[in-house]
Amino acid sequence: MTGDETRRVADALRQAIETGEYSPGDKLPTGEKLAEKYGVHRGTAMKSVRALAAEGYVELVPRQAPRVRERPRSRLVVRDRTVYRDELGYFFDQNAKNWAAVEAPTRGIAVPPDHIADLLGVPRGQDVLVRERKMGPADTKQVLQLATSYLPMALVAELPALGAEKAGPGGIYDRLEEHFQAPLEWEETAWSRQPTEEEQAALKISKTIPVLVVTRVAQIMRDDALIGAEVNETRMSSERFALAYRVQRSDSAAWPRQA
Amino acid sequence: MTGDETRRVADALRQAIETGEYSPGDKLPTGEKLAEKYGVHRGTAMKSVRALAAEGYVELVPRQAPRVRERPRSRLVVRDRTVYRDELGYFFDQNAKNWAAVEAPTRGIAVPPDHIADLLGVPRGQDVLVRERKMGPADTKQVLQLATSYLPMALVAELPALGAEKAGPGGIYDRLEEHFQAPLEWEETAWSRQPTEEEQAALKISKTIPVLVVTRVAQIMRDDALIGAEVNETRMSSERFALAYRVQRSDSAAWPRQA
DNA sequence: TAGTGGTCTAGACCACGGC
DNA sequence: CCGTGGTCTAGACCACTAT
Repeated sequence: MTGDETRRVADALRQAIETGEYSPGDKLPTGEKLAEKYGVHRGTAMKSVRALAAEGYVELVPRQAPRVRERPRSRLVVRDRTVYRDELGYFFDQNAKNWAAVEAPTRGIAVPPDHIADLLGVPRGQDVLVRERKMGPADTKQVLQLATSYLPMALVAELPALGAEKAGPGGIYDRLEEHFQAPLEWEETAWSRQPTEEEQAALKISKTIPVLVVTRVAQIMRDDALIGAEVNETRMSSERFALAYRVQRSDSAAWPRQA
Repeated sequence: MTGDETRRVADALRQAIETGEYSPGDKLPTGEKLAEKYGVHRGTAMKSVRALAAEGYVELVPRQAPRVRERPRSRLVVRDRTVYRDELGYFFDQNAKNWAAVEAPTRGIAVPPDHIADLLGVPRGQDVLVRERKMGPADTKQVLQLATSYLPMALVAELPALGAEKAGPGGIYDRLEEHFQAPLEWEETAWSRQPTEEEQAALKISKTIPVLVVTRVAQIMRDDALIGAEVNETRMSSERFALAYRVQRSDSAAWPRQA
Protein backbone atom coordinates (compact mmCIF):
# COMPACT_ATOMS: atom_id res chain seq x y z
CA MET A 1 0.00 0.00 0.00
CA THR A 2 2.90 2.30 0.51
CA GLY A 3 5.90 2.79 -1.72
CA ASP A 4 9.06 4.61 -0.96
CA GLU A 5 8.00 8.09 -1.92
CA THR A 6 4.52 7.92 -0.47
CA ARG A 7 5.93 6.62 2.78
CA ARG A 8 8.60 9.32 2.91
CA VAL A 9 6.12 12.15 2.51
CA ALA A 10 3.62 10.55 4.90
CA ASP A 11 6.30 10.14 7.57
CA ALA A 12 7.35 13.76 7.19
CA LEU A 13 3.78 14.98 7.49
CA ARG A 14 3.02 12.73 10.45
CA GLN A 15 6.02 14.03 12.29
CA ALA A 16 5.10 17.61 11.45
CA ILE A 17 1.70 17.01 13.01
CA GLU A 18 3.04 15.24 16.09
CA THR A 19 5.66 17.90 16.77
CA GLY A 20 2.96 20.54 16.62
CA GLU A 21 4.03 22.17 13.39
CA TYR A 22 0.41 21.76 12.41
CA SER A 23 -2.12 21.96 15.23
CA PRO A 24 -5.58 20.39 15.38
CA GLY A 25 -7.88 22.37 13.12
CA ASP A 26 -5.06 23.69 10.94
CA LYS A 27 -5.19 23.25 7.21
CA LEU A 28 -2.50 21.22 5.52
CA PRO A 29 -0.78 22.64 2.42
CA THR A 30 -2.44 21.84 -0.89
CA GLY A 31 -1.41 18.79 -2.87
CA GLU A 32 0.39 21.02 -5.35
CA LYS A 33 2.46 22.67 -2.61
CA LEU A 34 3.30 19.37 -0.96
CA ALA A 35 4.34 17.92 -4.33
CA GLU A 36 6.66 20.86 -4.88
CA LYS A 37 8.06 20.77 -1.36
CA TYR A 38 8.93 17.08 -1.44
CA GLY A 39 9.68 16.79 -5.13
CA VAL A 40 7.01 14.27 -6.01
CA HIS A 41 3.97 14.11 -8.23
CA ARG A 42 0.77 15.60 -6.87
CA GLY A 43 -0.92 12.20 -6.95
CA THR A 44 1.79 10.78 -4.75
CA ALA A 45 1.51 13.64 -2.27
CA MET A 46 -2.26 13.18 -2.05
CA LYS A 47 -1.79 9.48 -1.47
CA SER A 48 0.33 10.32 1.56
CA VAL A 49 -2.37 12.63 2.87
CA ARG A 50 -4.96 9.91 2.37
CA ALA A 51 -2.77 7.48 4.30
CA LEU A 52 -2.67 9.92 7.22
CA ALA A 53 -6.42 10.26 7.04
CA ALA A 54 -6.74 6.48 7.36
CA GLU A 55 -4.57 6.62 10.46
CA GLY A 56 -6.82 9.23 11.97
CA TYR A 57 -4.46 12.19 11.86
CA VAL A 58 -6.23 14.15 9.15
CA GLU A 59 -9.81 14.84 8.22
CA LEU A 60 -10.52 14.78 4.54
CA VAL A 61 -13.53 16.55 3.01
CA PRO A 62 -13.72 16.60 -0.78
CA ARG A 63 -12.72 19.91 -2.29
CA GLN A 64 -11.65 21.35 1.01
CA ALA A 65 -8.18 21.70 2.42
CA PRO A 66 -7.27 18.67 4.59
CA ARG A 67 -7.54 19.57 8.25
CA VAL A 68 -5.54 18.18 11.15
CA ARG A 69 -7.95 16.14 13.22
CA GLU A 70 -8.60 16.55 16.91
CA ARG A 71 -6.41 13.76 18.21
CA PRO A 72 -8.34 10.71 19.41
CA ARG A 73 -9.00 11.53 23.04
CA SER A 74 -6.97 9.36 25.35
CA ARG A 75 -9.73 9.85 27.91
CA LEU A 76 -12.25 7.19 27.03
CA VAL A 77 -15.76 7.22 28.28
CA VAL A 78 -16.08 3.94 30.05
CA ARG A 79 -19.28 1.99 30.19
CA ASP A 80 -19.69 0.03 33.36
CA ARG A 81 -21.47 -3.24 32.71
CA THR A 82 -23.96 -3.12 35.50
CA VAL A 83 -27.63 -2.30 35.42
CA TYR A 84 -28.83 0.57 37.60
CA ARG A 85 -32.23 1.96 38.34
CA ASP A 86 -33.49 5.47 38.98
CA GLU A 87 -36.91 7.12 38.99
CA LEU A 88 -37.12 6.69 35.20
CA GLY A 89 -36.36 2.98 35.17
CA TYR A 90 -33.40 0.73 34.41
CA PHE A 91 -30.27 2.11 32.79
CA PHE A 92 -27.00 0.55 31.80
CA ASP A 93 -24.53 3.36 31.56
CA GLN A 94 -23.98 6.03 34.16
CA ASN A 95 -22.37 8.23 31.52
CA ALA A 96 -25.56 8.14 29.52
CA LYS A 97 -27.89 9.23 32.32
CA ASN A 98 -28.57 12.63 30.82
CA TRP A 99 -28.71 11.49 27.28
CA ALA A 100 -31.70 11.76 25.01
CA ALA A 101 -32.80 10.68 21.58
CA VAL A 102 -31.19 13.25 19.30
CA GLU A 103 -33.59 12.56 16.45
CA ALA A 104 -37.11 11.21 16.60
CA PRO A 105 -37.00 7.45 17.23
CA THR A 106 -38.31 5.24 14.45
CA ARG A 107 -40.56 2.22 14.86
CA GLY A 108 -41.32 -0.41 12.27
CA ILE A 109 -41.75 -4.04 11.38
CA ALA A 110 -38.91 -5.75 9.55
CA VAL A 111 -36.86 -8.90 9.21
CA PRO A 112 -33.91 -8.75 11.63
CA PRO A 113 -30.40 -10.06 10.93
CA ASP A 114 -30.06 -13.80 11.48
CA HIS A 115 -28.02 -13.53 14.65
CA ILE A 116 -30.74 -11.33 16.19
CA ALA A 117 -33.48 -13.77 15.22
CA ASP A 118 -31.49 -16.56 16.86
CA LEU A 119 -31.12 -14.59 20.07
CA LEU A 120 -34.83 -13.74 20.12
CA GLY A 121 -35.78 -17.35 19.54
CA VAL A 122 -37.81 -16.60 16.40
CA PRO A 123 -37.33 -18.28 13.00
CA ARG A 124 -34.91 -16.54 10.67
CA GLY A 125 -36.63 -14.39 8.10
CA GLN A 126 -39.62 -13.68 10.33
CA ASP A 127 -40.78 -10.13 10.98
CA VAL A 128 -40.12 -8.50 14.35
CA LEU A 129 -40.71 -5.07 15.84
CA VAL A 130 -37.70 -2.82 15.32
CA ARG A 131 -37.10 0.47 17.12
CA GLU A 132 -34.17 2.70 16.35
CA ARG A 133 -32.80 5.56 18.39
CA LYS A 134 -29.87 7.89 17.94
CA MET A 135 -28.61 8.76 21.39
CA GLY A 136 -26.39 11.55 22.64
CA PRO A 137 -25.98 14.16 25.38
CA ALA A 138 -29.14 16.24 25.72
CA ASP A 139 -27.19 19.50 25.48
CA THR A 140 -24.81 19.03 22.54
CA LYS A 141 -27.14 16.83 20.49
CA GLN A 142 -24.15 15.00 19.09
CA VAL A 143 -24.99 11.42 18.15
CA LEU A 144 -22.74 9.08 20.14
CA GLN A 145 -24.60 5.79 20.02
CA LEU A 146 -27.01 4.07 17.66
CA ALA A 147 -29.40 1.80 19.52
CA THR A 148 -31.68 -0.73 17.86
CA SER A 149 -34.22 -2.75 19.81
CA TYR A 150 -35.88 -5.93 18.53
CA LEU A 151 -39.05 -7.55 19.91
CA PRO A 152 -40.87 -10.69 18.70
CA MET A 153 -44.30 -9.89 17.24
CA ALA A 154 -45.90 -12.57 19.41
CA LEU A 155 -44.72 -10.74 22.50
CA VAL A 156 -46.06 -7.43 21.19
CA ALA A 157 -49.44 -9.06 20.51
CA GLU A 158 -49.54 -10.36 24.07
CA LEU A 159 -48.41 -7.05 25.55
CA PRO A 160 -49.49 -4.22 23.22
CA ALA A 161 -47.80 -1.52 25.32
CA LEU A 162 -44.48 -2.79 23.95
CA GLY A 163 -45.45 -1.64 20.48
CA ALA A 164 -46.82 1.74 21.49
CA GLU A 165 -44.97 4.94 20.72
CA LYS A 166 -44.40 5.42 24.43
CA ALA A 167 -44.19 2.25 26.47
CA GLY A 168 -45.02 4.12 29.66
CA PRO A 169 -43.07 4.65 32.91
CA GLY A 170 -39.94 2.53 33.10
CA GLY A 171 -40.20 1.61 29.43
CA ILE A 172 -40.54 -1.84 27.94
CA TYR A 173 -38.44 -3.47 30.64
CA ASP A 174 -40.88 -2.45 33.36
CA ARG A 175 -43.81 -3.59 31.19
CA LEU A 176 -42.16 -7.01 30.76
CA GLU A 177 -41.43 -7.47 34.45
CA GLU A 178 -44.93 -6.31 35.44
CA HIS A 179 -46.60 -8.60 32.96
CA PHE A 180 -44.63 -11.71 33.79
CA GLN A 181 -44.04 -10.86 37.45
CA ALA A 182 -40.46 -12.03 37.15
CA PRO A 183 -37.04 -10.36 36.91
CA LEU A 184 -35.27 -9.76 33.63
CA GLU A 185 -31.81 -11.15 33.12
CA TRP A 186 -29.40 -9.44 30.80
CA GLU A 187 -26.46 -10.84 28.93
CA GLU A 188 -24.17 -8.86 26.69
CA THR A 189 -21.91 -9.74 23.80
CA ALA A 190 -19.37 -7.18 22.68
CA TRP A 191 -17.37 -7.11 19.49
CA SER A 192 -16.17 -4.77 16.85
CA ARG A 193 -16.15 -4.29 13.09
CA GLN A 194 -15.74 -1.73 10.34
CA PRO A 195 -18.54 0.84 10.27
CA THR A 196 -21.27 0.70 7.65
CA GLU A 197 -21.79 3.81 5.54
CA GLU A 198 -24.84 4.65 7.61
CA GLU A 199 -22.81 4.43 10.82
CA GLN A 200 -20.02 6.54 9.35
CA ALA A 201 -22.51 9.28 8.58
CA ALA A 202 -24.49 9.13 11.82
CA LEU A 203 -21.52 8.86 14.19
CA LYS A 204 -19.33 11.16 12.10
CA ILE A 205 -16.43 8.75 11.87
CA SER A 206 -14.23 7.76 8.96
CA LYS A 207 -14.36 4.29 7.48
CA THR A 208 -11.17 3.36 9.27
CA ILE A 209 -12.51 3.88 12.80
CA PRO A 210 -14.04 0.62 14.08
CA VAL A 211 -17.42 0.57 15.75
CA LEU A 212 -17.93 -1.24 19.02
CA VAL A 213 -21.10 -3.33 18.94
CA VAL A 214 -22.79 -4.32 22.18
CA THR A 215 -25.64 -6.79 21.84
CA ARG A 216 -27.72 -7.05 24.97
CA VAL A 217 -30.27 -9.81 25.36
CA ALA A 218 -33.00 -9.36 27.96
CA GLN A 219 -34.66 -12.58 29.01
CA ILE A 220 -37.47 -13.51 31.34
CA MET A 221 -37.31 -17.08 32.54
CA ARG A 222 -39.92 -19.13 34.35
CA ASP A 223 -39.09 -22.63 35.55
CA ASP A 224 -35.94 -22.59 33.42
CA ALA A 225 -38.01 -21.89 30.30
CA LEU A 226 -37.69 -18.72 28.26
CA ILE A 227 -40.98 -16.85 28.21
CA GLY A 228 -39.94 -13.46 26.87
CA ALA A 229 -36.95 -11.89 25.17
CA GLU A 230 -35.77 -8.60 23.73
CA VAL A 231 -32.52 -7.72 21.99
CA ASN A 232 -30.86 -4.32 22.05
CA GLU A 233 -27.90 -3.70 19.79
CA THR A 234 -25.92 -0.53 20.41
CA ARG A 235 -23.18 0.72 18.11
CA MET A 236 -20.63 3.38 19.05
CA SER A 237 -17.25 4.71 17.98
CA SER A 238 -14.39 2.61 19.33
CA GLU A 239 -12.40 5.82 19.66
CA ARG A 240 -14.71 7.16 22.33
CA PHE A 241 -15.99 4.14 24.23
CA ALA A 242 -14.61 1.23 26.13
CA LEU A 243 -16.33 -1.40 28.24
CA ALA A 244 -15.33 -2.15 31.79
CA TYR A 245 -16.43 -4.94 34.09
CA ARG A 246 -15.35 -7.07 37.02
CA VAL A 247 -14.21 -10.59 36.24
CA GLN A 248 -16.33 -13.05 38.22
CA ARG A 249 -14.84 -16.01 40.04
CA SER A 250 -16.43 -19.30 39.01
CA ASP A 251 -16.92 -22.05 41.57
CA SER A 252 -13.71 -23.67 40.42
CA ALA A 253 -11.82 -20.47 41.23
CA ALA A 254 -13.40 -19.78 44.62
CA TRP A 255 -11.41 -18.15 47.41
CA PRO A 256 -10.04 -19.29 49.81
CA ARG A 257 -8.47 -21.98 47.70
CA GLN A 258 -8.39 -25.52 48.98
CA ALA A 259 -4.94 -27.05 49.05
CA MET B 1 -12.43 7.26 -2.27
CA THR B 2 -14.35 5.79 -5.12
CA GLY B 3 -15.00 7.22 -8.53
CA ASP B 4 -17.46 6.00 -11.09
CA GLU B 5 -15.29 3.47 -12.87
CA THR B 6 -13.63 2.08 -9.77
CA ARG B 7 -17.01 1.64 -8.14
CA ARG B 8 -18.49 -0.03 -11.22
CA VAL B 9 -15.73 -2.63 -11.44
CA ALA B 10 -15.70 -3.19 -7.67
CA ASP B 11 -19.47 -3.75 -7.63
CA ALA B 12 -19.22 -6.23 -10.48
CA LEU B 13 -16.46 -8.16 -8.75
CA ARG B 14 -18.23 -8.13 -5.40
CA GLN B 15 -21.34 -9.54 -6.97
CA ALA B 16 -19.32 -12.18 -8.81
CA ILE B 17 -17.87 -13.27 -5.48
CA GLU B 18 -21.19 -13.26 -3.64
CA THR B 19 -22.98 -15.23 -6.34
CA GLY B 20 -20.26 -17.84 -6.16
CA GLU B 21 -18.70 -17.16 -9.54
CA TYR B 22 -15.47 -17.06 -7.59
CA SER B 23 -15.27 -19.33 -4.54
CA PRO B 24 -13.11 -18.86 -1.45
CA GLY B 25 -9.54 -19.71 -2.33
CA ASP B 26 -9.99 -19.00 -6.04
CA LYS B 27 -7.67 -16.62 -7.78
CA LEU B 28 -9.09 -13.47 -9.32
CA PRO B 29 -8.15 -12.55 -12.91
CA THR B 30 -5.03 -10.45 -13.30
CA GLY B 31 -5.22 -6.68 -13.38
CA GLU B 32 -4.56 -6.74 -17.11
CA LYS B 33 -7.45 -9.14 -17.75
CA LEU B 34 -9.84 -7.17 -15.57
CA ALA B 35 -8.84 -3.95 -17.29
CA GLU B 36 -9.58 -5.51 -20.66
CA LYS B 37 -12.85 -7.05 -19.52
CA TYR B 38 -14.27 -3.86 -18.08
CA GLY B 39 -12.59 -1.42 -20.46
CA VAL B 40 -10.61 0.52 -17.89
CA HIS B 41 -6.99 1.20 -17.16
CA ARG B 42 -5.09 -1.44 -15.21
CA GLY B 43 -4.53 0.98 -12.35
CA THR B 44 -8.25 1.52 -12.05
CA ALA B 45 -8.95 -2.21 -12.04
CA MET B 46 -6.37 -2.77 -9.30
CA LYS B 47 -7.92 0.01 -7.26
CA SER B 48 -11.21 -1.88 -7.35
CA VAL B 49 -9.49 -5.04 -6.20
CA ARG B 50 -7.86 -3.12 -3.37
CA ALA B 51 -11.26 -1.76 -2.34
CA LEU B 52 -12.60 -5.31 -2.12
CA ALA B 53 -9.59 -6.27 -0.03
CA ALA B 54 -10.43 -3.47 2.38
CA GLU B 55 -13.95 -4.84 2.68
CA GLY B 56 -12.60 -8.26 3.52
CA TYR B 57 -13.62 -10.08 0.35
CA VAL B 58 -10.18 -10.54 -1.11
CA GLU B 59 -6.76 -11.36 0.24
CA LEU B 60 -3.94 -9.44 -1.34
CA VAL B 61 -0.35 -10.65 -1.24
CA PRO B 62 2.17 -8.61 -3.23
CA ARG B 63 3.12 -10.22 -6.50
CA GLN B 64 0.61 -13.00 -6.14
CA ALA B 65 -2.78 -13.32 -7.73
CA PRO B 66 -5.52 -11.91 -5.45
CA ARG B 67 -7.41 -14.70 -3.75
CA VAL B 68 -11.02 -14.74 -2.64
CA ARG B 69 -10.97 -14.75 1.11
CA GLU B 70 -12.62 -17.25 3.42
CA ARG B 71 -15.70 -15.25 4.35
CA PRO B 72 -15.58 -13.79 7.87
CA ARG B 73 -17.00 -16.59 9.95
CA SER B 74 -20.39 -15.79 11.38
CA ARG B 75 -19.63 -18.24 14.16
CA LEU B 76 -17.64 -16.23 16.63
CA VAL B 77 -15.53 -17.73 19.33
CA VAL B 78 -16.95 -16.21 22.45
CA ARG B 79 -14.90 -15.40 25.48
CA ASP B 80 -16.78 -15.73 28.70
CA ARG B 81 -15.63 -13.18 31.22
CA THR B 82 -15.26 -15.38 34.21
CA VAL B 83 -12.14 -16.76 35.81
CA TYR B 84 -11.86 -20.53 36.14
CA ARG B 85 -9.30 -22.77 37.74
CA ASP B 86 -7.93 -26.17 36.83
CA GLU B 87 -4.89 -28.19 37.85
CA LEU B 88 -2.64 -25.75 35.98
CA GLY B 89 -3.99 -22.62 37.67
CA TYR B 90 -6.36 -19.78 36.81
CA PHE B 91 -7.61 -19.31 33.27
CA PHE B 92 -9.96 -16.80 31.72
CA ASP B 93 -11.20 -18.39 28.55
CA GLN B 94 -12.57 -21.89 28.25
CA ASN B 95 -11.88 -21.81 24.53
CA ALA B 96 -8.22 -21.23 25.24
CA LYS B 97 -7.76 -24.18 27.60
CA ASN B 98 -5.65 -26.18 25.19
CA TRP B 99 -3.74 -23.26 23.83
CA ALA B 100 -0.01 -22.81 24.09
CA ALA B 101 2.62 -20.21 23.33
CA VAL B 102 3.19 -20.63 19.59
CA GLU B 103 6.59 -18.97 19.69
CA ALA B 104 9.01 -18.69 22.57
CA PRO B 105 7.77 -16.04 25.01
CA THR B 106 9.95 -12.96 25.39
CA ARG B 107 10.86 -11.27 28.63
CA GLY B 108 12.42 -7.87 29.07
CA ILE B 109 12.52 -4.57 30.88
CA ALA B 110 10.98 -1.58 29.14
CA VAL B 111 8.89 1.56 29.57
CA PRO B 112 5.21 0.66 29.20
CA PRO B 113 2.55 2.82 27.53
CA ASP B 114 1.20 5.56 29.79
CA HIS B 115 -2.19 3.94 30.33
CA ILE B 116 -0.47 0.76 31.52
CA ALA B 117 1.75 2.69 33.93
CA ASP B 118 -1.35 4.38 35.34
CA LEU B 119 -3.08 1.06 35.89
CA LEU B 120 0.00 -0.40 37.57
CA GLY B 121 0.30 2.61 39.84
CA VAL B 122 3.82 3.29 38.57
CA PRO B 123 5.13 6.70 37.42
CA ARG B 124 4.93 7.19 33.67
CA GLY B 125 8.22 6.59 31.93
CA GLN B 126 9.46 4.14 34.55
CA ASP B 127 10.73 0.69 33.55
CA VAL B 128 8.61 -2.38 34.22
CA LEU B 129 8.93 -6.08 33.48
CA VAL B 130 7.31 -6.93 30.16
CA ARG B 131 6.47 -10.46 29.00
CA GLU B 132 5.05 -11.17 25.58
CA ARG B 133 3.39 -14.33 24.37
CA LYS B 134 1.82 -15.33 21.07
CA MET B 135 -0.98 -17.73 21.90
CA GLY B 136 -2.89 -20.19 19.76
CA PRO B 137 -4.24 -23.75 19.63
CA ALA B 138 -1.51 -26.25 20.46
CA ASP B 139 -2.23 -28.29 17.34
CA THR B 140 -2.52 -25.75 14.53
CA LYS B 141 0.05 -23.32 15.92
CA GLN B 142 -1.91 -20.45 14.43
CA VAL B 143 -1.44 -17.23 16.40
CA LEU B 144 -4.84 -16.04 17.59
CA GLN B 145 -3.99 -13.75 20.49
CA LEU B 146 -1.08 -11.55 21.47
CA ALA B 147 -0.72 -11.29 25.23
CA THR B 148 1.52 -8.80 26.99
CA SER B 149 1.98 -8.84 30.74
CA TYR B 150 3.37 -5.94 32.77
CA LEU B 151 4.75 -6.09 36.33
CA PRO B 152 6.25 -3.29 38.45
CA MET B 153 9.97 -3.79 39.11
CA ALA B 154 9.43 -3.25 42.83
CA LEU B 155 7.10 -6.22 42.93
CA VAL B 156 9.59 -8.38 41.03
CA ALA B 157 12.31 -7.40 43.49
CA GLU B 158 10.08 -8.42 46.37
CA LEU B 159 9.02 -11.65 44.71
CA PRO B 160 11.79 -12.80 42.35
CA ALA B 161 9.80 -15.78 41.06
CA LEU B 162 7.72 -13.30 39.08
CA GLY B 163 10.71 -12.42 36.95
CA ALA B 164 11.92 -15.97 36.39
CA GLU B 165 11.57 -17.69 33.06
CA LYS B 166 9.06 -20.06 34.60
CA ALA B 167 7.08 -18.69 37.50
CA GLY B 168 6.28 -22.18 38.76
CA PRO B 169 2.99 -24.05 39.24
CA GLY B 170 -0.04 -21.82 38.75
CA GLY B 171 2.08 -19.05 37.29
CA ILE B 172 2.48 -15.53 38.61
CA TYR B 173 -1.06 -15.34 39.91
CA ASP B 174 -0.49 -18.21 42.32
CA ARG B 175 2.84 -16.65 43.38
CA LEU B 176 1.08 -13.37 44.14
CA GLU B 177 -1.72 -14.96 46.14
CA GLU B 178 0.71 -17.17 48.06
CA HIS B 179 3.00 -14.29 48.88
CA PHE B 180 0.32 -11.87 50.01
CA GLN B 181 -2.08 -14.53 51.33
CA ALA B 182 -4.98 -12.69 49.77
CA PRO B 183 -7.21 -13.17 46.71
CA LEU B 184 -6.59 -11.39 43.44
CA GLU B 185 -9.34 -9.26 41.95
CA TRP B 186 -9.54 -8.81 38.22
CA GLU B 187 -11.09 -6.00 36.25
CA GLU B 188 -11.20 -5.82 32.49
CA THR B 189 -11.50 -3.00 30.01
CA ALA B 190 -12.33 -3.86 26.42
CA TRP B 191 -12.07 -1.68 23.38
CA SER B 192 -11.00 -1.78 19.80
CA ARG B 193 -8.75 -0.03 17.32
CA GLN B 194 -6.95 -0.41 14.02
CA PRO B 195 -4.16 -3.00 14.14
CA THR B 196 -0.53 -1.97 14.26
CA GLU B 197 1.75 -3.35 11.56
CA GLU B 198 3.12 -5.84 14.06
CA GLU B 199 -0.37 -7.06 14.88
CA GLN B 200 -1.29 -7.32 11.20
CA ALA B 201 1.70 -9.58 10.62
CA ALA B 202 1.35 -11.72 13.75
CA LEU B 203 -2.42 -12.23 13.57
CA LYS B 204 -2.47 -12.43 9.77
CA ILE B 205 -5.13 -9.78 9.35
CA SER B 206 -5.38 -6.87 6.95
CA LYS B 207 -5.13 -3.31 8.14
CA THR B 208 -8.88 -2.91 7.86
CA ILE B 209 -9.77 -5.60 10.40
CA PRO B 210 -9.98 -4.04 13.87
CA VAL B 211 -8.29 -5.67 16.82
CA LEU B 212 -10.14 -6.19 20.07
CA VAL B 213 -8.02 -5.15 23.04
CA VAL B 214 -8.77 -6.56 26.47
CA THR B 215 -6.82 -5.00 29.32
CA ARG B 216 -7.02 -7.02 32.49
CA VAL B 217 -5.81 -5.58 35.77
CA ALA B 218 -5.05 -8.00 38.59
CA GLN B 219 -5.00 -6.38 42.00
CA ILE B 220 -4.31 -7.57 45.50
CA MET B 221 -5.85 -5.36 48.15
CA ARG B 222 -5.24 -5.33 51.88
CA ASP B 223 -7.32 -3.07 54.11
CA ASP B 224 -8.57 -1.23 51.03
CA ALA B 225 -5.00 -0.43 49.99
CA LEU B 226 -3.44 -1.70 46.80
CA ILE B 227 -0.43 -3.84 47.61
CA GLY B 228 0.22 -5.57 44.30
CA ALA B 229 -0.84 -5.21 40.67
CA GLU B 230 -0.26 -6.77 37.28
CA VAL B 231 -1.64 -5.79 33.90
CA ASN B 232 -2.28 -8.17 31.04
CA GLU B 233 -3.21 -6.75 27.65
CA THR B 234 -4.47 -9.22 25.07
CA ARG B 235 -5.06 -8.34 21.44
CA MET B 236 -7.06 -10.45 19.00
CA SER B 237 -8.86 -10.20 15.68
CA SER B 238 -12.32 -8.70 16.03
CA GLU B 239 -13.43 -11.03 13.26
CA ARG B 240 -12.87 -14.10 15.36
CA PHE B 241 -13.57 -13.05 18.93
CA ALA B 242 -16.35 -11.53 20.92
CA LEU B 243 -16.75 -11.01 24.65
CA ALA B 244 -19.76 -12.23 26.56
CA TYR B 245 -20.77 -11.55 30.15
CA ARG B 246 -23.76 -11.32 32.45
CA VAL B 247 -24.94 -7.85 33.34
CA GLN B 248 -24.93 -7.47 37.12
CA ARG B 249 -27.76 -5.86 39.03
CA SER B 250 -26.60 -3.00 41.20
CA ASP B 251 -28.25 -2.37 44.57
CA SER B 252 -30.47 0.24 42.96
CA ALA B 253 -31.76 -2.39 40.53
CA ALA B 254 -32.34 -5.18 43.05
CA TRP B 255 -35.18 -7.67 42.59
CA PRO B 256 -37.86 -7.87 43.83
CA ARG B 257 -38.46 -4.20 43.22
CA GLN B 258 -39.98 -2.11 45.95
CA ALA B 259 -43.06 -0.21 44.86
C1' DT C 1 12.66 -16.01 -17.10
C1' DA C 2 8.06 -14.29 -17.97
C1' DG C 3 4.37 -12.23 -15.71
C1' DT C 4 2.35 -10.00 -11.72
C1' DG C 5 1.21 -6.53 -8.46
C1' DG C 6 2.97 -2.11 -6.72
C1' DT C 7 4.43 2.30 -7.51
C1' DC C 8 5.49 6.62 -9.66
C1' DT C 9 5.19 10.35 -13.15
C1' DA C 10 2.67 13.01 -16.51
C1' DG C 11 -1.17 15.08 -17.96
C1' DA C 12 -6.06 15.58 -18.36
C1' DC C 13 -10.99 16.44 -16.85
C1' DC C 14 -14.65 17.20 -13.46
C1' DA C 15 -17.53 18.98 -9.56
C1' DC C 16 -17.90 21.89 -6.26
C1' DG C 17 -16.57 25.13 -2.20
C1' DG C 18 -14.91 29.44 -0.85
C1' DC C 19 -13.35 33.71 -2.41
C1' DC D 1 -14.93 31.76 -10.93
C1' DC D 2 -10.53 30.12 -9.59
C1' DG D 3 -8.47 26.49 -6.97
C1' DT D 4 -8.96 22.21 -4.81
C1' DG D 5 -9.32 17.37 -4.22
C1' DG D 6 -10.79 13.23 -6.79
C1' DT D 7 -10.44 10.42 -10.60
C1' DC D 8 -8.90 8.34 -14.81
C1' DT D 9 -5.68 7.13 -18.62
C1' DA D 10 -1.10 6.24 -20.37
C1' DG D 11 3.16 4.56 -19.90
C1' DA D 12 7.18 3.31 -17.40
C1' DC D 13 10.14 0.71 -13.95
C1' DC D 14 10.89 -2.53 -10.16
C1' DA D 15 10.96 -6.70 -7.20
C1' DC D 16 9.58 -10.75 -6.57
C1' DT D 17 6.97 -15.31 -7.54
C1' DA D 18 5.61 -19.02 -9.90
C1' DT D 19 6.78 -21.87 -13.50
